[in-house]
Amino acid sequence: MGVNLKELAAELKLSPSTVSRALNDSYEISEATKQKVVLLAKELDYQPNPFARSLRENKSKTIAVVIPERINNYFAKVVDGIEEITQAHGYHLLVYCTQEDVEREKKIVNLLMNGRADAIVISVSCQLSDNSHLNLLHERGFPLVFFDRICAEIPTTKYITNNYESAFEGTKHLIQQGCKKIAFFMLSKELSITKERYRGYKEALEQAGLEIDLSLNLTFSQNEEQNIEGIKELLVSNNRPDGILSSIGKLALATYQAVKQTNLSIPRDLKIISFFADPTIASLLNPSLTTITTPTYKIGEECGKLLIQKLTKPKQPDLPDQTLVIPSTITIRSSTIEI
Amino acid sequence: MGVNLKELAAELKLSPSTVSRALNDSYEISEATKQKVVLLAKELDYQPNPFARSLRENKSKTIAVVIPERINNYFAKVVDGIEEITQAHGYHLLVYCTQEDVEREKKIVNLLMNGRADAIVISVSCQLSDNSHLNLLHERGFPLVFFDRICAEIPTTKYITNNYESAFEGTKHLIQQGCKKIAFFMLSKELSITKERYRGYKEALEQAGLEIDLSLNLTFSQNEEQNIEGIKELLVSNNRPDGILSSIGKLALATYQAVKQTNLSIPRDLKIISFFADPTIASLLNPSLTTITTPTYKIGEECGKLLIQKLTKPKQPDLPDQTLVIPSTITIRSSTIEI
DNA sequence: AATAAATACGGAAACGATTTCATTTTGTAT
DNA sequence: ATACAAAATGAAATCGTTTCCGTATTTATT
Repeated sequence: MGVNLKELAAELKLSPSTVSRALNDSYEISEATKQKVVLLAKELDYQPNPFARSLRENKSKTIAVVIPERINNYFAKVVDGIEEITQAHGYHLLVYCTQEDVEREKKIVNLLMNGRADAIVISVSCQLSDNSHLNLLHERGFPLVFFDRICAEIPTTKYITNNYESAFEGTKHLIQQGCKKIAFFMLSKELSITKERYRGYKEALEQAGLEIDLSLNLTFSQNEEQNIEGIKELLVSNNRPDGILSSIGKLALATYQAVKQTNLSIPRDLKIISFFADPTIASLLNPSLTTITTPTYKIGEECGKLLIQKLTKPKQPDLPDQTLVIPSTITIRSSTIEI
Repeated sequence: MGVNLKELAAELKLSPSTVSRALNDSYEISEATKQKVVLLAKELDYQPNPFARSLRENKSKTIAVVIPERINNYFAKVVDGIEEITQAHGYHLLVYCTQEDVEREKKIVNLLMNGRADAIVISVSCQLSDNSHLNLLHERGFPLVFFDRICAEIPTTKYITNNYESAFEGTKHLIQQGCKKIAFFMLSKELSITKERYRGYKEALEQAGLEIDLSLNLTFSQNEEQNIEGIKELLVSNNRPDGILSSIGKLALATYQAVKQTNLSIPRDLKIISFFADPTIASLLNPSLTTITTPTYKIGEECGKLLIQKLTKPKQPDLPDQTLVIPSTITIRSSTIEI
């Protein structure tokens, strides 16, 4: 397509090595030739071949981001944050979506073993049970950063929110609003966030002297229709909860849909609080939804900063085994407040 | 990191050329050696270096996707569709978000001139006025596909929805519901979709013998607060519309927020229909929102299929100058129906 | 049986950059 | 003017593939 280094050198009657050094602003090259080289490079719109460079330098200037869902403001914002930071340093983002499918996640991670990316930022699929693929990657020294849905066993850096405290406070809020039978909605028991949020939920109930009714702890699937149906059944059963802590935003939406099919009313018959990414939507729902919102853009930025640090500085140590917490905020809206 | 071709060859006491051919299933290699090679390659987990391959073959197995917003189900679904198709053929996706910033778009497109990707799929920023960067790319023979927000002047393949008809039908629906003063909300007059949708809106009004009041044709910005404020002002003014066709989903949400700050009621005082990506949200809004919804996943799939065709088959012609239309569907909900 | 053709493989160039090492040129001190 | 250091440039190796070209061995043809 464009001109390459050899052609540029020929045009200038210089050797490729000199031209390369001139463009990389090497001290070995005189100012005079540097100027000449840079000028002609601009004029001919010289663009270094990224693959030649990657091959030689053994780095790709690319970061892989693996998320479970793209149609989800939570993850979209994280990626925005990562891009904001890394793009400024000349990095490119390969974005992969697993669609919550662990087989797909494995395939993608294996694909990344070959060095196509310099690092991976990942939030694992909710189906994840064995993490050997990620372990292997990490053991090979591949920079790996987790966010939100992490693998606790893999000793690297993880960014999460204060899941336990948020769930605890959220549950406490429901209790304060008079709820006695509080349900917990989740996607998968295996997920790191589920475990922590469930712990917060449980301890808040215990502290208030409320019993934990396991039949109110429901695991849902990827099938929206089925989830709505399941929630509806719960709501018309004898064992109807009067409060819900939803650990995933879309389960709150499913609840709203289910409630529409009953003659129950939020917050009169049922109060609900949910982990939720989009404040605009939360405030426009009817009734507006009380939410626990994570600063996801910030999480993305932090992931980006960490990786830039690791990848651009010479001789950096491995990413430390640490779990960094970025707290969420609870916004009380109408779905938990009696009118 | 892993083992390379030369080491693999040494282990097998074969030349690198033979091993390469064996792995690529060349007819020149005997079945016996092929098997031996493949076996050891599996055993040692040989992964070909993608950059060496890209350098040699002059293709990257990578497609760049450029979208204006990531926190937007419309674009997220398109990318999902593209990924679904292209991943199955071994392609990777570099996803860039311009944040509706044309300068950023230019930088990204220029970055892609160096061959890092084999093709670009793009929906342009709403700020776009001059498209020289995209033109240059196309003139250099770079495969370029537009979707949704296109550059009509650039002779390549574009995927859009039936913007004119949808807007026409949507406006007609408002008229049928008794609206006399119908506003048109848009992000930018320059956008291809705006022009078409506006044409549909205008002709529907003309056909009904309604006057076009330019003070009801409003252009909004990226600033949410400001948009809500602007809409609120319109709604409390003497010139209040009784119907709105919103050409962008988030302007419908802004309208809902603005209405909450007035004592107007949808659909009693104001009916609204909007181009909108997410049916779940539309049905959960209060009142539920009448929408024009584009099959965006399908658009993504079509983009993917076209590019796979172009990139994987030998000796393919340039992408034809054609505009392919995938029709939207109107779903009537409560925001346009008097109770 | 001699020659042609097919089969199976190896050697080396090529892709386009960076970098080590070698060499020439310039500058400075004696 | 000479010697020696410093500055500026060039030649060639290198990264890991693929592929063109060449060659030895086997198989087919007359």
